[in-house]
Amino acid sequence: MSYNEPRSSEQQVNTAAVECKICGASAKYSYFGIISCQPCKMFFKRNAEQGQNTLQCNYNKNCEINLNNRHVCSYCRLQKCLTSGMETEKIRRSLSNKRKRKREKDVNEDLAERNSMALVRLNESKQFPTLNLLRSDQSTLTADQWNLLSNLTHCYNENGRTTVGQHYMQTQNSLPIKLRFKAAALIQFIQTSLDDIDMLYNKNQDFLSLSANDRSVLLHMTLKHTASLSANYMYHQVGLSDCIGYLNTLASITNVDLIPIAKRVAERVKLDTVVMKLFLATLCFSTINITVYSNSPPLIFSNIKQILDTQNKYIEITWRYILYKYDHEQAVKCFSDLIRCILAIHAAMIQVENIQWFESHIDTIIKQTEKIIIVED
Amino acid sequence: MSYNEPRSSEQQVNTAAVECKICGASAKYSYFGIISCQPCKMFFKRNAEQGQNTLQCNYNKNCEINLNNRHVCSYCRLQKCLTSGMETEKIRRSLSNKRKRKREKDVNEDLAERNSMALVRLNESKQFPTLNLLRSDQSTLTADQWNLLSNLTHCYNENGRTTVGQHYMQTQNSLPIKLRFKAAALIQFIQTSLDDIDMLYNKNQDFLSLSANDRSVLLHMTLKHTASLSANYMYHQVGLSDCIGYLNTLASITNVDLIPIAKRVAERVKLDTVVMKLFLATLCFSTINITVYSNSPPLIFSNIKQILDTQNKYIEITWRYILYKYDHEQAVKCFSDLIRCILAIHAAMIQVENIQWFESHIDTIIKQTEKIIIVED
DNA sequence: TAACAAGGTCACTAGGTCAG
DNA sequence: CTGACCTAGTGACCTTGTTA
Ligand SMILES: [Zn+2]
Ligand SMILES: [Zn+2]
Ligand SMILES: [Zn+2]
Ligand SMILES: [Zn+2]
Repeated sequence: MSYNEPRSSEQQVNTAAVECKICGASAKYSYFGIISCQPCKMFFKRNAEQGQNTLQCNYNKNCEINLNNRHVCSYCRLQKCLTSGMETEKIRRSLSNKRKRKREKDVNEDLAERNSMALVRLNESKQFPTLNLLRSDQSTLTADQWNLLSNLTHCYNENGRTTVGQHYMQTQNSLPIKLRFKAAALIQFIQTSLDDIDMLYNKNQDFLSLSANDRSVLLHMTLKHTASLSANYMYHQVGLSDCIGYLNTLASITNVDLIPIAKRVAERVKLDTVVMKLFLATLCFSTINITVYSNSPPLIFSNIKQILDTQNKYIEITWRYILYKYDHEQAVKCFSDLIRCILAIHAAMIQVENIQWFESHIDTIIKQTEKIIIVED
Repeated sequence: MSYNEPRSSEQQVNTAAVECKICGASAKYSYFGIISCQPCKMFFKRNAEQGQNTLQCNYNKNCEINLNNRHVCSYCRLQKCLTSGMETEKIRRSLSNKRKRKREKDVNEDLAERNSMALVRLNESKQFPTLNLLRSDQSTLTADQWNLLSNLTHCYNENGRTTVGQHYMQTQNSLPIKLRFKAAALIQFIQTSLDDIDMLYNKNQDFLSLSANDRSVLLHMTLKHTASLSANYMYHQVGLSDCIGYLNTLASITNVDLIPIAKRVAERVKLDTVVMKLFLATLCFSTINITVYSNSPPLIFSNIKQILDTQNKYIEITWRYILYKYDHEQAVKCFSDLIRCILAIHAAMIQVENIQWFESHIDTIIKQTEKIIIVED
């Protein structure tokens, strides 16, 4: 879904150039979600982030966009990009520092300037003492935060697991109804869908910079939750969560009480991908699973402050992002869904407490991930 | 063809300066369709629109144009521009004074301005400026929901514990610094401050309507969390959380790793009382504490759907209330504080896992509360 | 390996300013 | 009115990373 989304399965190798959905120029590949020409790709990349605030239409906000007039109204060009289906989420922040340096300098100067302006105004007029609190400086992400957000959302690539999920769905749907969602195959599938969660940890720089002990403790505490949540996110995306057959088999291989909770997780997991990934990253730095296995290492952190600071940093980015992206009502709903999500995933974890095939597979993944991390050290 | 078409594919990077097609001056790039010098570009831009009507030739309309005499006859210069291939269509009407793109600074100032306006109106009429937009049917509470909200916030009366807290603070502050926050007294105080949490459960109609088994399981699962959170809320209100002496003694009677977490909880409980109470009520119906004591009852719910529905109901009221009360940014911050709160309280509970005086007191409260509930049955 | 889709660079071309 | 010099946006071409 994210980085590269080469031809979908039925589509053949692209030889014939088609039209750019934005301007009609000849186009060959899809960028940020839709078939578009290079120019429109670059335009979107450059303007998607801030353009929505800064661009203006000099006419009626309904300018037609074509190859020849696409330069005339940037506002309407951007609108067309968005309505045609280009997704901001697919833009990554710059990974190199060359340009960033310059930008950062500018931003800092800007901030300094803005701050001094704010001070002047405060001194001039005391009647709006809360002006600073409300200023939008606070509510936008800094360049560093955009970078971190980009890294967090892209280091955890869900393409693999989504493909596995789609394949499973196709296989099941091609079977006669009676034969769908057999227990053994479902267990196998669920286990597979949990597998690549190690990425979430071993590609996260903040996680890698923790002490070996803390990484190990966090893995033991959180991996069951993160793996389950991200698997359920995928189940929802491929439509598995809605299959009665799936829920029935799930009840038989786990616990009938898990079903309402699984439904609940599925309902709440309809979050935007970016928010979900930020949330998964936050969970990695949370001390949530307090079940103590007798054979697990002692759950004592060597530097708990570092963990809390990271968690805090991620939550701040999450809310700044939500603030940036959504309007009032959507934002509040999004956050309450996150809270429901935390509570639901906790509830689910209790119900699977004694399911051997699940717990032992999680254990295996934890051990494998620990090995990978040690090797990478 | 259009705006910028740098070097066509076969054309190499332009290094050698060529001649302006109009005046023969050295030129490097093409403007409005033909290779021309800057001056001729500017001339065309300025005169193409009106010049054809206003300019006149004082000679024979066939003046030669070169680098030296190009100023002499504007009429013929413009004619040469047109006949050489400059296109009026490539001039973009700039709409004179209107800035094409708002600068970021301007946007921020606009926002600040809007915010300050909002403040004015808030003071005038206690209403949000965007009231109409936001007051969709979805975002307001129904009469039933207002009732429930009122019940939830009033059944759990914090006056008692706040008084105890204030009394403790006064006592401590009247002592010499060296004698403040002695361990034994602090333990006593903390235990007392946990005591009246039973109200949260046994005055809640939704809780009382659960089966005896489910009430018992929920008590065991959640009481430690709710009691700690509500105690810490009070500590924050009376100013205890900010006392260095308190934090130092707390470290000595619990665990030094608890301190950063305790600070974190204190930072995040700066929530409005209503939200905090709704959140505490929500926690009562959450399956969060999965530590299994050997002597505790089996953690199996008889009707998990009822519990989840209640939790859901409370969260919905919470977000509707937040939506009703706060503006966009405040609302999002409030919710992210709630999430931080959940994670922080979890983290804190791990740190106190083996603190005897705490765990055993919690056990006592659980048993007492169970008794009260049975008597009320 | 080839196809695809992210990222980046910099030559190029609009528009604007201000001293002359 | 002119033109030297400026900013900012554009897109052809390139590099890098991922997947089939
Ligand atoms: Zn296009
Ligand atoms: Zn327009
Ligand atoms: Zn010329
Ligand atoms: Zn003439």
